[in-house]
Amino acid sequence: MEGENPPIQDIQPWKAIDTVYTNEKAGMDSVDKDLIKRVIYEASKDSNFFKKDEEKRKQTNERIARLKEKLAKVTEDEMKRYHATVRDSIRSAERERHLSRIWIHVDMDAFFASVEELDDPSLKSVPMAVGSIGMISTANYIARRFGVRSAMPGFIGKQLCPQLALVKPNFRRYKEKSEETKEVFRIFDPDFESGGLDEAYLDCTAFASVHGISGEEIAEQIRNLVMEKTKLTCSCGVACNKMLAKICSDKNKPNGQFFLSPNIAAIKAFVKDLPVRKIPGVGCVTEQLLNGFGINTCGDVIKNAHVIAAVFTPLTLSFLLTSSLGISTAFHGKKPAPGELSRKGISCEHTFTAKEDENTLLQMVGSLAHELSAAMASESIEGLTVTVKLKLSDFTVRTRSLTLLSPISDPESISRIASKMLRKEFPVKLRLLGIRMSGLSPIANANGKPKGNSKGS
DNA sequence: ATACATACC
DNA sequence: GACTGGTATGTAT
Repeated sequence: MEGENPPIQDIQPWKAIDTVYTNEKAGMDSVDKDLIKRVIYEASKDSNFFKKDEEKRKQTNERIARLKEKLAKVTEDEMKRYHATVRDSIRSAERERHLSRIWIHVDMDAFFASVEELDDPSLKSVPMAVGSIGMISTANYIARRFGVRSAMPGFIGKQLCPQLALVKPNFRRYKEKSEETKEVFRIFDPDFESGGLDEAYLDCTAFASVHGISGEEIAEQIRNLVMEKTKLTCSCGVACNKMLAKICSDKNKPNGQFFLSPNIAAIKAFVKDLPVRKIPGVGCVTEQLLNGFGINTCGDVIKNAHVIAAVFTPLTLSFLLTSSLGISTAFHGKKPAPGELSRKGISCEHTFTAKEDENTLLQMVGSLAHELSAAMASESIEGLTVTVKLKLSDFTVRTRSLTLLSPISDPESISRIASKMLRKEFPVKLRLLGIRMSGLSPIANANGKPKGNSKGS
C-alpha cells in the first residue's frame, strides 16, 4: 500500500473525468483511453458546459451522502421489513417472467454514418462523423477508434482526430432508409414497435411457430433482408423479452447477433455480472447513485436490494429488481387505447450563441411559436398546456408552463402565452429557447373527422 | 398543476 | 470559440 501518495486524479485530473462520451461503446477496444480522456479534458475543462457537468456530479454525490445518512438511521426492525419487501417483490416479479416469446431487437449499425457512406463511398475509408462542429450524432467505426463518438461536440472530435470528416446530417435521407428497414420488419412482425429511426422491437413468436424456425434463424433472415433492401448492416438481439433483446443486440455489434437462451439459468448467468448501466433506463446519474452504494452489477442489485428499498422509491426498487432479474415488465407497456393520441407533447427548441437582448429573444419566441404551430397543423392537433424552456448561458435550464381553459394551436396564441412567460424571466442571458405544447387533442377537420394521427382503430 | 431531473435515440 | 433536438416519464412540491 502507498498511503502517503495523493490519489492519482489529483495529479492527472483527466483520469477522473467521465462525461457521457468517454464511456465505452462498440468499436473502441483498441484505443488509448487515457490519451482520449486527456484530450477531452483539455478541450472542455474551461467551458460552462464542463462546469455545469461537474456541478451536477457533485450534487449527485451530495445526494448519495444524504441517502447514506438516511440508511444509517434505518433500524434493524425496519431493515427486516425491507428484506421482506424485497422477497415479496422478487416473488411477484418471478410470476411475471415469461420465457415463451421470441423478441428480436434490431439495431442499425452507426446508422446515419453508414447511410452517408452508402451515398458517398469515399467516406468509407476515412474517419467520419455525422453532425456539426457543435454536436456529433454518429461516428463511423474508423472515427470511433480515435475516441470520436455520438453526443460529443464536433470540435472535440476534431481534436481527437484532426482528419475527421464532418458531414451535415440529412434526416430526410435517414427517414427514407429507415422506411426501407421497416418494410423488412413488417414481414416478421406486422405490429413491430419502432424505437427511433434506427432500431425496432419485433415479436417474432408467431412467425417462428408458423414457419417452424428458431429465433436465431429469423435474426439471420432479418439481417440478410435488411442488407438486401438497404445495403446497410444491422445487429440483432434475440431473447424472451424486449429488455433482454435490446441488451443482446449490443453484444455482437456491428453486423452481428446474439441469442440468449430462454431459460432461467441462462438468463441469471447473463445478468449476474452485467453492469447496471446496461439496463435501458439506467443512465449516468442512476449509475453514479448505485455505484455510491457499491452496487455495480445486476447481481449486486439483487444482493443489496434491501438497501435500494431503504433509500429509493418503491417504483425504482421494482424497476431495478425486475430489470436485474432479466424480467421486463416496465418495458412491455401499454399501447395507446383506440382513439387516443400516441403523442403526449410536441415541441421545438433552438440553441444559439448566448443573447440577452429582450426584443431579439421575444422575436425568437415568435418564430418558434410559428414553427410549432405549423408542426401541430400538419398533425391536426391542438394543446392545453404551453411550456417555455430556457437554457441560460451557464447551462442552467428553466421551464415555465401555463395550462389554459381551452386548447390552442394558432401561432398568435402560442406566441402570446409564451412571450408572457418569457417576459417574467427578464433579464436573462440565454443560449436556448424552446416551446412545448402538451395536453394534446385532435382537431376535427371540415368533414368532422380527426385527421391522421390517432393510433388504433 | 408546475418545475425540474433523468433517460433514450 | 464551439457541448443538439424531440419525446416520455419520474420526482418533488
